Amino acid sequence: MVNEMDKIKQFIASYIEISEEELEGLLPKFSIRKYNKKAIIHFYGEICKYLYFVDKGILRVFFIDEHGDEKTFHFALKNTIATDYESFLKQIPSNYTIQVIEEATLIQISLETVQYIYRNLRHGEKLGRLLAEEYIFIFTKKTNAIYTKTPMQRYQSFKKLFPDVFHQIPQHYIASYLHITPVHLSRLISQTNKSKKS
Amino acid sequence: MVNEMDKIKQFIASYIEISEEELEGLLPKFSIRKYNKKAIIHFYGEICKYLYFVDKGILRVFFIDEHGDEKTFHFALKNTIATDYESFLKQIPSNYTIQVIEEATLIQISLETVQYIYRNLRHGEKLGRLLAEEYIFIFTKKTNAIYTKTPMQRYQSFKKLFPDVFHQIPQHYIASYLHITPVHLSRLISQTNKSKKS
DNA sequence: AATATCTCTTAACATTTGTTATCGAAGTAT
DNA sequence: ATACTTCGATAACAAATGTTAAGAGATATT
Repeated sequence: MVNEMDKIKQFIASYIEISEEELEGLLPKFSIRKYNKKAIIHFYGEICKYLYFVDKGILRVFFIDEHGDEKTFHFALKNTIATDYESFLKQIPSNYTIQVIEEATLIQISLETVQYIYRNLRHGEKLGRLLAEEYIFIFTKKTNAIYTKTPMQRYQSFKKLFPDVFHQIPQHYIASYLHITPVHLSRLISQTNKSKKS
Repeated sequence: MVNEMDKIKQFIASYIEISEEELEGLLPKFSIRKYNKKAIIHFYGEICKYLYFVDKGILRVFFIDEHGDEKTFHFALKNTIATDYESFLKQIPSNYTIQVIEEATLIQISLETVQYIYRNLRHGEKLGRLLAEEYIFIFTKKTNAIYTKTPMQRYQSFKKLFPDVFHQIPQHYIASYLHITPVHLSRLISQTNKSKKS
């Protein structure tokens, strides 16, 4: 317990100045939960109740398209946050589902707590702004990659960006993240391996 | 002049409470500029100096891929803001170029002014947070569309979303925005027209 | 242990999308 | 006005990606 709280303390302190008193008021509002592999922590159709800070493990955010296929939108790794921002902030039903891929320890942060942060921390609004901005940077890069890169290039960058993750995640999740079919991803991988040998 | 300032006043007031005194301190910091069609207001490689509020006209944000082709990343319409968020906020060189497509009146906001907003407006940080969050909503939808939709579906939604804009913008800009070639967009359009007649 | 289910690979084939080239129309500059 | 670009439509062809199906391993379930 202490351990997880230390980590989120550090996480917050890396964005804003925060006093011990402020932390004392805030930390008890966080709840820590452990989830097993494959657990679904948020269902589409429901309002996204929490902002999740990933202390340990990997989450997958996906949605279901009109053919019923799951499309992975995002992988949330250690020390990052995951949520359906719009559903969570506006309290509207979400189109996304969030699932645990690797046994995870999460810190759940409710909207009330987020609002508490905005109202009661000296730099609460700033924390919200900085986190939102960082999210923008990540997603701009991601969108940009889809525009600029071929599937092969996207596959290569994914491998570089998430070297260890690559072997922990079912391959077809990665395929949908890269916006290609599992069959085609398999083809790209075998192409890569062939050219390595020659 | 007064007119444009009124509009940005309303724009800000739609996000946060702001007093007359605060506005009096802030508005003089904004500068208004008119640009002709095709004017380039920010070059890639340079630091993005301003956050632009579009009072009138249309902007196009694009980048140049490895083959030298321009890829349109975003169209900024009336009453929205445009910038390379990361370049502007971190003061690092930008990969994007911003061009005027339809004769535009812009309010230029420097980073100093943004920082002035954060430091001196009672709800300055909140304004920054809300704008960043809105940006996230827009871009999440956009990214989502690229994942879920076929080029034909994306073309159809684009037409619905920007009905008037559609005929004002050169078609090949739209093609790169939709992530297809101009030739293919032309094909999709003619397919649509054929099926309408039958 | 046996069975069922899921995952990845591979192949053959279908479809979509990209590429190149040509033409005419419209816009821009001289 | 005249020439020069740019733009969009179209066609023929090429390449990339999707689809379907079959089989082999792995994993989970009974």
